[in-house]
Amino acid sequence: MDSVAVENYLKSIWELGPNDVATQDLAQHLNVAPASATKMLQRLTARGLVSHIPYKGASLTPEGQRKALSVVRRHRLLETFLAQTLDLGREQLHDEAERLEHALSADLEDAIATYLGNPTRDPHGHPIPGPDGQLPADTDLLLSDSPLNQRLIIRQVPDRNSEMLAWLERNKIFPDTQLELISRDSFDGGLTANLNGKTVQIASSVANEVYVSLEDDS
Amino acid sequence: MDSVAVENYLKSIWELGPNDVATQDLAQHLNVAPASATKMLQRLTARGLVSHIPYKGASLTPEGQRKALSVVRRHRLLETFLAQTLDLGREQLHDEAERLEHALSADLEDAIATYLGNPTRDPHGHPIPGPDGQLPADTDLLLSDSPLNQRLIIRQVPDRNSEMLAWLERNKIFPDTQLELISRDSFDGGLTANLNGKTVQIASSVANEVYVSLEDDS
DNA sequence: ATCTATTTTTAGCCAAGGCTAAACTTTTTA
DNA sequence: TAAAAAGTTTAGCCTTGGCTAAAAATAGAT
Repeated sequence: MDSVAVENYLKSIWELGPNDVATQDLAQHLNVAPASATKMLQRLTARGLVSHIPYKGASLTPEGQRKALSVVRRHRLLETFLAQTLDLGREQLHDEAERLEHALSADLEDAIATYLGNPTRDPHGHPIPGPDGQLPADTDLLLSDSPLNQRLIIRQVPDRNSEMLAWLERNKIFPDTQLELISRDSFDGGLTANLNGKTVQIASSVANEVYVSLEDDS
Repeated sequence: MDSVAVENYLKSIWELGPNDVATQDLAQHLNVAPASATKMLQRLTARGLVSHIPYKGASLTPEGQRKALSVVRRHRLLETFLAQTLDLGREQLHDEAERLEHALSADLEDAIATYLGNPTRDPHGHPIPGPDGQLPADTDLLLSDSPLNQRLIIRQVPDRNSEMLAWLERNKIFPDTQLELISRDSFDGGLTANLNGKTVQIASSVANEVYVSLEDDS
């Protein structure tokens, strides 16, 4: 069994990947000192889960990737399960799932997936990897890169930035919401959008974390 | 925050308590070497959670007891929650809760308790400590000590012995079942009971783990 | 192309929580 | 009541996963 620390390193490398993940970025993401990350990368490389080229960067081996996606699957299933049964807010979900994901047995994972009807998206719209470690193809478009004057449907919002998530909630921007971009500030990338008749300003930092699709082809 | 190991030691001492818990019993309960238990008892004593008198035994301080009951509360709430939402069998519940209990935040604990309507018993019939660390008074009678020829209602079955639990399930002995004792073997304490018309032999090892009440005064 | 700033790694330290082997108490038995 | 057995603690070791400070490598600026 992998320790909580190992699972978190693998998940973080996956989130920052896929290639040449920098020691410093990884350390920051995990809230540890860079030297700690280096040491763990060496251990994970020795275990065949990571390939780390000194001074260059780290990436997951197929085995490491499989394990990382398993953690992500558990995380997203838990978020979906907690949202459904306990009716928690989208902002609370992440932190709770973050802790529980490491304590979920394969049996319970299966039971939850079955109970939920094998969902393919979590409440933030993130795709849920399959039990085999396959990630469904994701064709969603970054809101920053989306065309103006066209019906868009929100697909994914961030899960770890709870201030941003709270702002999005307040403005009723979450998966399945419709919106249309009206203009884009050519300088800072800020967007003006129409949301159910209301006009909203969306900062580029936000637009860089939100994904949409053009059609309702869930 | 207490580590998983610390929480497990406190819970085990509580389960084996209340007084003079032997190092060996504790070690066995936790599947560690006696020397490891001694060392941990010293650390817990230094932290004010346990009072350990060398060569005599260990017991919980009020602070340690509070923490132990908090773990027990989380465990039993989780068992109840999993039984209710996922419809898991009574035998699976314990192991799952055993892992998850250490990863449950106070917020999620509250949310689950509220969702369940603040239950006072888990699916095995064990009383659930309150959020303040109070254990409801438990007047249930050990089946081994119960009178013959009287309507009894099963109140509590064990949760960690899954073979015994499976036997009880097979014989339809679980909380709220009615039964009546017909005779008691004066030598080995084995019981003969009437369960909905069927006659069942109950070994004394089982009868020592099952609690009943005389009236239906839940 | 060289010097400087940044990033990364190494070296050495620490605490938690395991283990075994040996020493010491306590209890039991003869 | 003394010797043996059982239980407990101490001593010393190990791994994991952190840390800081110093050394080394890479990238950027002049």
